[in-house]
Amino acid sequence: MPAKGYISNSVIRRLPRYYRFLGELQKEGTLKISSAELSARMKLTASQIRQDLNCYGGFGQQGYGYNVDVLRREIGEIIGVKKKIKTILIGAGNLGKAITSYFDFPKYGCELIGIFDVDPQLEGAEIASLSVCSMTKLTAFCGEKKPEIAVLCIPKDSAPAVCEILVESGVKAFLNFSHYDINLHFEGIITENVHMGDSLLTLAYNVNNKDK
Amino acid sequence: MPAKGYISNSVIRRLPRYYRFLGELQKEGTLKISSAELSARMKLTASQIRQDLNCYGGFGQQGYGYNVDVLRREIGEIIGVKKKIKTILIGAGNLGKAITSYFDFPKYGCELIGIFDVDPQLEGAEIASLSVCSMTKLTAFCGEKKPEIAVLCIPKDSAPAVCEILVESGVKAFLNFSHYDINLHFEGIITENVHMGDSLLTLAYNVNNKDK
DNA sequence: TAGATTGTTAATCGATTAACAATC
DNA sequence: TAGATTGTTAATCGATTAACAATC
Repeated sequence: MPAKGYISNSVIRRLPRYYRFLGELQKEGTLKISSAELSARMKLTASQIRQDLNCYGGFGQQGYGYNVDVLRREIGEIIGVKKKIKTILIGAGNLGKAITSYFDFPKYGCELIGIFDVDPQLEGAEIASLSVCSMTKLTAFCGEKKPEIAVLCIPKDSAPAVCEILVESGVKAFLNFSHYDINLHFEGIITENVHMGDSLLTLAYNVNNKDK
Repeated sequence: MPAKGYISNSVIRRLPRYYRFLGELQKEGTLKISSAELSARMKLTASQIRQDLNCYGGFGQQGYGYNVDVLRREIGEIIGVKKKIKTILIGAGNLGKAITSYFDFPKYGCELIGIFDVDPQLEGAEIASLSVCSMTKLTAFCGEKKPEIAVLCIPKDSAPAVCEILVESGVKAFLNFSHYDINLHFEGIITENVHMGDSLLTLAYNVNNKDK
C-alpha cells in the first residue's frame, strides 16, 4: 500500500488541468462550483475530483461546493506558481525562439533568466528581452545564478554533454524537447519529455486503426 | 472485462516509444534483442513488453528473442507509418513555423500538404517548400485535398471556429497546441493535446515539492 | 537434448468509481 | 429542519507484474 501522504503521479498530473479550468471559471465570473458541475465540464467523475483534492485537504464546504477563487488559489499554492523558479533555455533555434516568445513563463511558475546557443552568430541576439549567450558561458552562469529548470531545445546528439554540465551545475529539472532520455542517464533528475513525434504517431495509429 | 481484441490506450501510447527505441537499436546494428534486454534499456518490465506486443501477435521466437528489424517493421505496420496521412497546419506564427521546419512529418506517418494563416501578410511566404495560404481558402482546399489531420498552432480564441470548419470538411484528427478543448466540443474526433503549460507546472510542482 | 526466452494465464497492485455518513 | 454536497471508506475495475508451460 502507498505510504500515507503519498500522492500518485496520476493525481499530480491532473493538478495543472484543474488549475487551468478553475482559471477559466474565474474569468467567466463563476463564484462556486460543485464537484458534479466541474466533473461534467472536465469530462471526469465527481468522485475523482473529490478524491484528488482531498489528497491535499478539504477545500470545499458540505452542501455548498467549492469556492472557485479559493480552490484555484489553493491549487496554485500546492503547485507553487508564485515561486517563479529560475529557468534557462538552451538552443535558440526555431523551436527555442518560438517557446521563448510564445510562452508566458511566470504564468507557469517560472522565470526565464537566460538563453544559450552554440551558434556564435546568435550571440547577443535579443529574444523576449533577453540576449542570447554563448554556450561557453553556461557553466559560469549556472554557478552564479543557480537556475533550477532547463528547457532543452537542442538536438539529441548534443544533449548528453549539455545535461552533464547542467546537472553538475545543480539544475534539478528539465523540460526536454531533445529526444535524449535524460532520466535513463541521470538519477533523481525531474523531467518532462515532450515527444511531438510520439504524439503524431499516436494520432496516425488512431486514424489508421479507426473502427477496427 | 474488455472485449477480446480491445487494446487499451496505455498500450497504444507505448507503441511509438517501442518504435523509437527499436530504431535506435537498428542504427547501432543490433540484430536481436530479448524482452529482458529491451526492458532494461527502456526502464520497464520484460513482462509488460511481451504483454504489449502480444496484443498484436507473436513477433518473437522462443529461446531467441526478437529480431530488431522485423519487430520494428511490424510495429511500423501496426501504427501505419507508411500511410503518410495528409496533414495541414494552421497558424504560421512562431510555433507553426518551428514545427513546420523542425519536424520530419513523413517519419511520423504524415505528409504536410498545406499551411494556413489568417494574416494576409504571410500569404505566399515559403516554409518548408510549401507556401502559406490564406484562411479564406481553407474550406475549398479541404474539400479538394481531403486532409485527415490538422496541426493547430493558433490561439485558443480562434480555435472553435477553425475546428468547426475542419471537422465539417472531414478532418478526423488534431495535433492541438491551442488550449481549446476540442474533444469537449466535438464527438468522435481524435485529438492529441500538447499543453506545454501543464508540463511546466508539473515540473514546478515537482521541484517545489521535492522530498516532501 | 539442455538452455533460453517467448506467449499466456494467474496474481497483484493501484487507480477509479460508488456509496454513504458527516455536516454545512 | 431539510436539502445538498462534501470528505472518506469500501467496492470495482483495469493495468502491471509474476509465474510457468510451450517451444525454438
